[in-house]
Amino acid sequence: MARPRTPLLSIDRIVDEAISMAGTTGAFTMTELATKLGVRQSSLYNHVDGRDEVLELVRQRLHEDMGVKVDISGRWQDVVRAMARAQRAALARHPWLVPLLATSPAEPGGAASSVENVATLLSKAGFADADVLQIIAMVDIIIIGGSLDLVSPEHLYPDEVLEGSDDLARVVRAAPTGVSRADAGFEFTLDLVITALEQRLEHSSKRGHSGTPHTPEANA
Amino acid sequence: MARPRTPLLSIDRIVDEAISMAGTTGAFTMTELATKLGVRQSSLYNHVDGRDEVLELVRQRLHEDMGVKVDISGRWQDVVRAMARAQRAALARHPWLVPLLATSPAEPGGAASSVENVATLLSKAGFADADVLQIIAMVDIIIIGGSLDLVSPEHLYPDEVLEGSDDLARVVRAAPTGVSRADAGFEFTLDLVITALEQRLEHSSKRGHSGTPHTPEANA
DNA sequence: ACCTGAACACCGTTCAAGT
DNA sequence: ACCTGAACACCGTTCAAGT
Repeated sequence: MARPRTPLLSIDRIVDEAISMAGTTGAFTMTELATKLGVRQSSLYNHVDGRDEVLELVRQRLHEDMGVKVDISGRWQDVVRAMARAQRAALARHPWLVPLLATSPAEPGGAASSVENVATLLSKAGFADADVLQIIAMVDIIIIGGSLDLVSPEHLYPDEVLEGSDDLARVVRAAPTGVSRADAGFEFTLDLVITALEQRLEHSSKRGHSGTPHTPEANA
Repeated sequence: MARPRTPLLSIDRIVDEAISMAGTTGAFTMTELATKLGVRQSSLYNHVDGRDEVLELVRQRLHEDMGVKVDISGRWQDVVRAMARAQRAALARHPWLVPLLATSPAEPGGAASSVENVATLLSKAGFADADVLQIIAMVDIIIIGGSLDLVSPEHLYPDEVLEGSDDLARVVRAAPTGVSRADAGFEFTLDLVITALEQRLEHSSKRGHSGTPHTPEANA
């Protein structure tokens, strides 16, 4: 039982298992990982440098998964909406890994390539250079924030708030909870933002060309 | 050296130290914690049930810190903007704890109380009940997403992207990086969203009964 | 009540041994 | 090249002992 004729392990198998473990519980140990793979812990080190590398590989895999193919032939509004939804859905499959992903750079070929397409599209749509990156940053913020929301506990607000008689209590009681609440918040934000972008585009095209339109307030 | 006449430890000291450790490195161990506090590991268990409880206490403390006092006497636009900025700033002080915080419910007296005030304000401003909670959810999404952005590495996009000649590359090269980039994205999003909300309010008040414009004094 | 030191189980990692 | 078993350092937790 020393070296098998065909390897029992592969990097892919290790990463697959790590994702399915960390994606549900939010944690994984080399011991569990080995056990699940029907192997001793020390075997893992023939394929991987250590726990940190496993984590790094998981991160890379997730990033690839976010390089969703979006049809960029449509209106920019639809493309942005579709990409945001797709990426959030990809994150939502492994909510516990969102923090991991959010704190690491975009990989070329993964999420970064979707971003390139969108950048082109937004430029062609007439958005100013200065706006394009910020729009992308904004969509990222919404995707990340909207995904983390999915990790929130079912009851976002404690019971005491619900029992109150003020505006928040009334409003909260009338709203959905859990995943559908998170979905609603995400979609609401997406709608609002896209509408706002449409208007920003109208304004700037009316006024001639680019610049940074109305932002009331500049506090120095 | 058994029991000292005045306790060496207190829950507060433990939590303080845990925050300063986890807030910078993103991790803490009971061993380090004890060492930093000039005490043996086992001593910690006289004050705290275990590592998990320390984490829970950290979470609670952070939540309290987010119960920022905002002056709610101004325009709802200014209040929302001020609260969003203040909460993001509070999170930014311990960026590594954002994921922890984002995945736990709001505590009464902490962030929840700020939210109550804002809910009242938005209701009075004329927003529909159905909108109020979603607006709050949206602001949360932006705060959380905008805070996590601060944990991102300095270079959000890999070098290969920067070297390209396409729209993204041009646009990225022209933009700030690091914290100021994150700040810019956050402020851009906040501006856009508040502008959009103003317009939403105008529309609905035009369509609805002609009263309750967005003056701070309006009563329901 | 509150600190210590010894003890235990568990985890990550290394490495010689085996094929 | 790739798996195993033994070994080590480290961490979280428990507990009897001391005041």
